[in-house]
Amino acid sequence: MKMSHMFGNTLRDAPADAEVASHQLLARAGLIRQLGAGIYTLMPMGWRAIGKIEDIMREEINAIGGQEIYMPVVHPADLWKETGRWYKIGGEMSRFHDRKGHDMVLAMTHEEVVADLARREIQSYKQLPRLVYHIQTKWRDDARPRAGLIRVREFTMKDSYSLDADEAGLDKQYRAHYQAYFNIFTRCGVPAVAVASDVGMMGGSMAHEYMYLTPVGEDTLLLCDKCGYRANRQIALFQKPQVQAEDAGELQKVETPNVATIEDLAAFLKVPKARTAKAVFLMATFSEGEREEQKLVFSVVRGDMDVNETKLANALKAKELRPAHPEEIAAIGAVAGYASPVGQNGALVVVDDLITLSPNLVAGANQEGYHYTNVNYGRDYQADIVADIASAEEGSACPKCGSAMRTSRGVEVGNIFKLGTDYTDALGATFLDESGKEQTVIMGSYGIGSGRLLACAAEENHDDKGLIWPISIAPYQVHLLALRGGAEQGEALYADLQAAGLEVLFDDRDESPGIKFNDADLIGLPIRLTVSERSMKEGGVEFKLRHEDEKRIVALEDVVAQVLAAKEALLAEIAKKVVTVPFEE
RNA sequence: CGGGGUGUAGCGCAGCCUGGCAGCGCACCGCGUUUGGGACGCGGUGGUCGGCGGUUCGAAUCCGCCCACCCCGACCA
Repeated sequence: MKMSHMFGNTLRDAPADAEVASHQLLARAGLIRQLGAGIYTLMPMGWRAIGKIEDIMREEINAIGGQEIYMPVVHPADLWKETGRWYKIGGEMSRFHDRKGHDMVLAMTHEEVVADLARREIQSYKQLPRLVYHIQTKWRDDARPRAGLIRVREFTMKDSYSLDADEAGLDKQYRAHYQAYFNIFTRCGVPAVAVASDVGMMGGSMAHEYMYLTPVGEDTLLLCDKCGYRANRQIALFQKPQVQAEDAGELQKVETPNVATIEDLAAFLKVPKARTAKAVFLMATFSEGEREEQKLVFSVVRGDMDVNETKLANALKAKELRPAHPEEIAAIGAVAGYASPVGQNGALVVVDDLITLSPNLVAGANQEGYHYTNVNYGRDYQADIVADIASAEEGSACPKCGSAMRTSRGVEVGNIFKLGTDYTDALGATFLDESGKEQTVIMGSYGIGSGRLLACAAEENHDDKGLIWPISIAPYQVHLLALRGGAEQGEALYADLQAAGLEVLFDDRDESPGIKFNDADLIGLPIRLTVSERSMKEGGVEFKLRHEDEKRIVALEDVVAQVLAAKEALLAEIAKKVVTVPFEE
């Protein structure tokens, strides 16, 4: 590609609303342009890089038996009603009517379509296992898109779906993806770790998220450096602190004026926060088919901990949780700031399991300005549900080995789910096994967003001057600059390099050297060649790798061979990093 | 959805408080000089000042409503 012909420009200044490096650099280098919140155009070089990423995904998924198909982006809503997700999923899914008035949805994922295909196509165990995938547009009307391509509303995703006759088959395909995904991220220059995760709206029995660890990430992870335990905070387990057994004291009401927070309360009564109970009111939405029901939830954790809403929602099997409004709290007669589990009715009471072991806590008295001391679970109140609903945090004890965990931020670059028969049961996707018995097809689903992966690759591979593409996903492999007196050799070299099968961006513009060098650094192609009167006098063409400082002169007749060798060496370096990762649940 | 912020040329910004010709830098076009790390001179092009309404002789500027975008949170992959 000649830069004099390329659509789009580099920018000297990043758009003011771009804050993270990948967003700024992808915009400045001319790879992406924003159309709306979470909606981006991929410009020629951005689209090429995406193409490279998607080709890597194809290679890896084909290698584990995947067959590429293409499923529609518009679905009849009936399918989603059959699995129930039409009712379960909120505003994130966009719905509309076709001209006949039928409910339609914009695809946010494709489990329904695959399960539908399975019920139509699969009749016999002889047709299993199968693995299908596609690379296609998803629309998720996210409440808060952010950080350029990291979190968007429209994006392309590689999603694969495994179909199996039994659990063992699912496990095999799941593990195949587990490794294939590491291969993909490594080959794209993005280091990732797999963590146990919440199954969320997908449902199913097991899930891993692949996280690229970076401060710009929005997920919080808990990591144990000692034994390797890793989990998204949403579900991270931890060993609750040991509690000394005590005889239950007498329940007493004490005056505590103007202490509505745990901090104030602990300070006022001079007790550690761990000796208090924290009440958090949330409004839960439950859905059953088309019916929806809201219930106020009174959740209780120890004062030194926070309620984990994901754990709580899972314990409740609730569709949605949100903080309760003051009037909703008042409606059951609770007093905010002094709310008490004692004598509570009208709300669903969910208590963290640690609370049941912790004697003589301080809790609200449900009266403005008063608390109870010596509150004991069992004696003074009962819960509707006792479960682990507390959030792990920096320093929490690892659930496996007990050592202190640390937290890190991360971006989810991929996820894998064991879905089981949630979808195939709902749609009646069955087959006959060897004994002629009807069985339900078992599914798994596996996704990677290509644009987010591109952004993470940019986030990981850049310096203060610009991007530094891994050659595997670089829009072009070679950036050829023709400076003064080098136009003729440049043209010839451009032709020769391309004839040798290399992907070349040729800066043939009538610009000053400074602009060309700076643009080359900004765009960040791995191999840079500069040809000019000066380089010719020095014996040929200047050769430089983007990630190294060293420059050298290569004789004109050796350039193609040297570039080919450099390309192979760079590819080999990446290939060397692709290693087998032990499977961890 | 809650909190905060920003909308003025393709990009970055000033002007707004105190109403009176819509500006600056970069980019872009022409001519000339330059040419290995974001050159210089001269001359140009480009604007419903986010939108609608109001106040006023007069609104980018004051008032009201709306919209869009960004950040934090809620939420989500």
